[in-house]
Amino acid sequence: MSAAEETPGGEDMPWGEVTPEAARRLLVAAVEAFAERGYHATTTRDIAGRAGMSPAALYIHYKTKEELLHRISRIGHDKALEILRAAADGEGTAAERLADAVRSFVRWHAERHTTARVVQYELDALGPEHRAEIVELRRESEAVIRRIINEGVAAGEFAVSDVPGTTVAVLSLCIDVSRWFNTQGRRTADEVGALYADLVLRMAGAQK
Amino acid sequence: MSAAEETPGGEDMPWGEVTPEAARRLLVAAVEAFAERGYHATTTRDIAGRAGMSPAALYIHYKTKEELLHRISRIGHDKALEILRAAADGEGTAAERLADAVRSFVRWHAERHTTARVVQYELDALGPEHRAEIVELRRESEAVIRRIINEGVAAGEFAVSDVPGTTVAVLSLCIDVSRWFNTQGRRTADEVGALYADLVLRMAGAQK
DNA sequence: AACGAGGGTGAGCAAGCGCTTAGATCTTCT
DNA sequence: AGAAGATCTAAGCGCTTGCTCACCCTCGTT
Repeated sequence: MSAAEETPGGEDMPWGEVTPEAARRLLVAAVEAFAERGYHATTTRDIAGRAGMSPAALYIHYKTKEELLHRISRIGHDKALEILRAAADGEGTAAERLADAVRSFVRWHAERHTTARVVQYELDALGPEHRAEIVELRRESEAVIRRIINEGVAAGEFAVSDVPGTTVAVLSLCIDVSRWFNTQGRRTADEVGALYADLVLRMAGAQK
Repeated sequence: MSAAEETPGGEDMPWGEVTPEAARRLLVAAVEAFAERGYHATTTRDIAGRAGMSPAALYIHYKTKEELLHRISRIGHDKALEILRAAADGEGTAAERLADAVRSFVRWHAERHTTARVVQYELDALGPEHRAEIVELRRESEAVIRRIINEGVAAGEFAVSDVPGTTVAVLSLCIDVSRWFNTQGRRTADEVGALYADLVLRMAGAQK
């Protein structure tokens, strides 16, 4: 194990798990480019250029441009699911856990909206088998939220007539944050997270 | 005025305002292609092929591929804004008008989700001046919703602490329907519209 | 019958695309 | 010291892209 595989500044930095440093630089460059222009409008020359490398260097670390997108999408979805599960498996009432899940999920989509935009909106650019893998992760995310809502209804905390429909709406609301949020806007990620947690509790009919 | 400018089957058919029939066929083909694959992944050959024409025919009716996207985006935004205004300027309490606006806005995004997907998610593919024109239309849509919510708060019908934030959330929720809705899903456009109208009233803190 | 105008086509141009290859350079291990 | 392997580059291949151009039809008008 070489020293290059360790992350010097901490172990949960954004793309710390991408191990050769050049591969990480390329991946970060790709995230920026995909978020700005979209996958299809981004050229491999642009990605390599942003990473300060020649176009050919990309193909030492990634087989294709699509593999680069897949890596980004996979890591991003893993992180998003981890965030949801942490909140869902925590302590407290269903209302507290739902608010927690929405707050942290929204905060991630706002703070890391560049990544989230790629992760959430470039799904169709993936090849069929990679796409299927990611779709499965999304189904799991949906299941996490649905479970909390179901538990809240069972406990009499929530008044929801259509649980699957409300689940879709909650996730949809959170995900779309990455589309409109921008860092120099008038709202911080924390503020949006707090507002959305409140709105979602209202949607679930939670009593104050 | 030639007979070709009249719409034989009715006057508010989907793309009735696009006047030479060949231009309309090309535009409809472009909407389908853009919605399926995205603007940048769609080739002019593909559009022309779907319309049953040669690649060169496209350039008789449209200067560039981007102009085609602009026409689609412009007409779509005009329609969306018209729908919102019709509900906002209607009769009834603020709650009734908000529910009406959300119901019809969501129904449009669900029924015409192919168009809506292009209209809502391909904005960045437009050139700077066309983009600015469309962004202005969106600001007007936002103003319509914000006005209803403000009126509801003033009338004591709603309990909303952050009006601009809630406005963004409501619009965001509606727009995102076009991303996940599909026609052979288990929900009809009407059902989603009704569910979302209810959810939005809850977000606004409207009393039953 | 001749005409001009506009919608349509087949062929193709210049540019840019994803990706490959041959070789230079640097690092690591014996 | 020297071989082996990993990393990166310059050059460029084959292909596709958005778009153009010379030409052909099909018209309503004269």
